[in-house]
Amino acid sequence: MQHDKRPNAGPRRQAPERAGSTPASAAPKPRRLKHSDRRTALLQAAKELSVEQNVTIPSLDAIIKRAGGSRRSIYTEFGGKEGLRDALLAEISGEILPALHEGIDRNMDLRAALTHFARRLVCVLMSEHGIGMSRLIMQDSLTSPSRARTFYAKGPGKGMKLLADILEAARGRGEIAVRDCASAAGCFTGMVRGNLYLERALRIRPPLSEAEIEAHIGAAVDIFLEGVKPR
Amino acid sequence: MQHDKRPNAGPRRQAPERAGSTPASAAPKPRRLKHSDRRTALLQAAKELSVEQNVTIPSLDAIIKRAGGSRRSIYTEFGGKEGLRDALLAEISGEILPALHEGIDRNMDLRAALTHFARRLVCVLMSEHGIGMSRLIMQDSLTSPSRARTFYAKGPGKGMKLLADILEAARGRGEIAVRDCASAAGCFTGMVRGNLYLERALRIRPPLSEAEIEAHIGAAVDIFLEGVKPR
DNA sequence: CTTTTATGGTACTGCCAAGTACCATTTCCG
DNA sequence: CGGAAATGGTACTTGGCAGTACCATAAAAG
Repeated sequence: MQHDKRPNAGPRRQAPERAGSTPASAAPKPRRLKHSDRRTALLQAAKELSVEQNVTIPSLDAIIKRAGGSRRSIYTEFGGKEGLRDALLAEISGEILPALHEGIDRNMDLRAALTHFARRLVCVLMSEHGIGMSRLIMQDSLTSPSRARTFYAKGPGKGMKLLADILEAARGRGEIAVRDCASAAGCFTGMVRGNLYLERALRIRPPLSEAEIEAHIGAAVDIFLEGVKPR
Repeated sequence: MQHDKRPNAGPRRQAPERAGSTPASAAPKPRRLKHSDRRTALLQAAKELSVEQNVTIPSLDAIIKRAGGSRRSIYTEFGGKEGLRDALLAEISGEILPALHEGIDRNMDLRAALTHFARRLVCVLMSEHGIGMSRLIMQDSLTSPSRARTFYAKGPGKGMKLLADILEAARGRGEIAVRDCASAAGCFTGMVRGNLYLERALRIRPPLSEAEIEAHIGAAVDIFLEGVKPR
């Protein structure tokens, strides 16, 4: 063992081929990246590993191998693994959570708004990306409650508030009759998730087809609207 | 380093206090456990660590420290870590999943059956135990899809089937009008989970009070029954 | 009481990953 | 062009954990 037994001695690798002053004719040599580019590359690699490839917690080695650069980059840029995961979650959140609320405002026709909302939710949540993200945040919520809070506020919490506002407006117009719009919003989003999310997360069922999605959200909207109709 | 440098030499610990023939007067000496008792103790320790203390993946050392016994016990009993996790999931499933379906049959009054079902679901799923179990299976589903399948079949899948049967019976009596009872069952369970499960899992909200639970499932049952009523 | 068997305890090995140090090289700036 | 600062690459250290080996002891068998 003991590898080498030279604690702080000279170079371990003596200048690998230094042919003069860097051959400018050798074209495809990947240039060194700038600060911001390196940050982007690292986050991209971490995202691919953790979300798209469903790796629970990617190792720094794996991230570096994919992104290039060195461990030093991670420490100067993010301050360590925890910092990287903070940045990673922020990145993912910022990327896919806004898609939840796109193109919805509280003046739309209620059925149209609910259908639109449901479609967004299903597409985001049931995708590989969405499931990976859920797994990520479920894990992190153990070690870093603040991270979970931030995530919730930016995504699900915001969506719930938006939906509650929509319901509130509809109630103001007399289209629905519910006691608590926030509670009703929770019921609706839950119904949209239904049992499908669990089945997807546990890999019980393959990705949903367009037709399946439309059938499901159509049924959910029908039940909900009929259920909250004034009588 | 190198600790000792005696690969296969004599004893590392020379007979710690052997006072004659074991003093029978020293009372609280924990006796050695039998096979089945050891198994139980190991599973119990693993359960406490993984579910109740929310440790994602307890180490064998941690399990041993809590349960007593030796690493050897785990290998002779479960064949290794994976075997232990198999047994752990089976143990937990067998313990809390039956509570999901207790005291429900398809001849009950529909509202009563739904309310009962919802109450069971909320109590099981929102408890610390339930959340810990969810986390466990979500993790394992990555490395062992078959484990996830087994779990689903014993718990959520069974519940869904039961609920679908109940709805089918009600439809036969003309109490409700839905196209697909299985889909409607998914909608109902989703509505019961609502947004509460996510809030609980991410520790956004403290455990629910009895009143909150009753209010929530009351609202969900009302919306659902009204939504599927024949018209 | 003696022999056999199985269990408890612990040391040890090997592996993997986080974090640190350092050199070589590249880029930036005067 | 020439030096300073930053970056890429790699080795190294440390720590945790799964898995294995082995001894001593407790229970069981004779």
